[in-house]
Amino acid sequence: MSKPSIVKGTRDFGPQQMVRRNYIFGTIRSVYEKFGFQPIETPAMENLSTLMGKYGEEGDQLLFKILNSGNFSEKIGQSDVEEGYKKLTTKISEKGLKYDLTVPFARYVVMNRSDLAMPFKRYQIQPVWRGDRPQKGRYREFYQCDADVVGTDSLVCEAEIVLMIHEVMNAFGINFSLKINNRKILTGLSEAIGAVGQEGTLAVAIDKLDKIGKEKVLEELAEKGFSEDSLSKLDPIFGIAGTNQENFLKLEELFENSETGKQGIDELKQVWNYLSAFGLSEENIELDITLARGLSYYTGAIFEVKALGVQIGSITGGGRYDNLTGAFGAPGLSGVGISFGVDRIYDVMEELNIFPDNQSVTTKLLFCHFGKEELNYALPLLQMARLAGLNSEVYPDVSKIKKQLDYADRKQIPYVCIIGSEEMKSGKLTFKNMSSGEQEKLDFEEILSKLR
RNA sequence: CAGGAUGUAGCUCAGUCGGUUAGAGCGCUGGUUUGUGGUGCCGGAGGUCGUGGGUUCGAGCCCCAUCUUCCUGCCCA
Repeated sequence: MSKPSIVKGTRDFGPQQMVRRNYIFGTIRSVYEKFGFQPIETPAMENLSTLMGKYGEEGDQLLFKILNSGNFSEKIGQSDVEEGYKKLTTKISEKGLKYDLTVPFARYVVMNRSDLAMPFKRYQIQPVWRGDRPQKGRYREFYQCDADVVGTDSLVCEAEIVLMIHEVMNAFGINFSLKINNRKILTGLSEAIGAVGQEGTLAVAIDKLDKIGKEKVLEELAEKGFSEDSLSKLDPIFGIAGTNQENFLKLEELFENSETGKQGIDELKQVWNYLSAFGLSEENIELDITLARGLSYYTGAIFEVKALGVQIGSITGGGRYDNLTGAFGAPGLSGVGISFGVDRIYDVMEELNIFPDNQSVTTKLLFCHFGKEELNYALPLLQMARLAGLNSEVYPDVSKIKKQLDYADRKQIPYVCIIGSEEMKSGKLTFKNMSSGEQEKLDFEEILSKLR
């Protein structure tokens, strides 16, 4: 008796939504393919050993774990229960829903590397699951559209990713800001201010710069144990707000004594060089040294795209990870990739009202009829229409013509063919245009040629 | 996980100070020439007011708990 409901943070998609979602998927897919990426898929679930420890502690907590089948309680005793849920979890669950597409991809690469042409460029469009608390633009099941290249550390890949982002966003008509940073710059920063190994804390704090301001950031860092000296050295970076070129210069000064930092700068400059070779103007690309991103596996470039004019999280993100496959026993494979968040792109386009009009998947021609005989008469014609490649259907029940036309109307079927005793006798069918209301008597051949 | 809102018909929402039989619009359904939809007119169905307790002569309204959804933070796509 209870009303049906749907799992928190998940959604159903109706026909109209699916048309739009497929449009988004299709656009992204065609751009990926244009850049030489090939599709793969991986299972919805992975072994927990594959997933755990790849996303940081917080990520581990957001993993959906799958209870072992059968009698999962067989092997646990009172002592296991007392040890707490974390240890217990490992005894009753060994699989989980995938949290992103990158880690399963890394697993795939390691398992198949002898068959892959390196560098391997793959794209992957699949749902992922996170046990997050839902809010605007955040769902527990959502699609990612990933494209990654592994087996090369060429910065051409980074540049091509930037190109693909532009192409996709322009196709959708979304105004966006694209921010780029490099993990090595963050590391260099911590070295430059004499807080080696603290780049994580540092990144988290300066990430909040535009939200809480310089004073609060310094306060937070002081609390976390950064010395006065370090903080004073940090000061110049707060002044960074010029053009990308100016910022590069400032950073180079700061990184006099940091090899890693210099390397980060060099990498980014190289990306910029490639982009200009591709002829991309750099209005939409911004160096943002406060960009940190939480996923712990990034080691080089970091990307983040936000839609302008809509209050929602990032709609695309990515970066380079030098050693992801190392966790699966194949060190030395560098990879870089991005992920478009379809669900957020959908929300953005919905909010900005920029979906193309008149997109629908529907029947072109409906056969309406007055009875059993007429229905039978319609079937061969229906088959002919379909052979001609026309989306067409017959109203399957014998019922009032009013109801049948109403059905056509609701489904926005543009043309109907009405068959009654008169039509069967003469062979001239009533062909009606639903939007204009006009109708005429035509041979079926004539109808087909009209619709073609 | 923290803070703030929310829940009344299929949907969007009214519902006064706690007071009789809980309303509207849209949608649905039937009729309005038994061969014509999308605009008109007439009728009809549909609600355990999120759930569970409590206060009261009396609760949609007040109190407590719980769940849902949404928003903000953190984090992310």
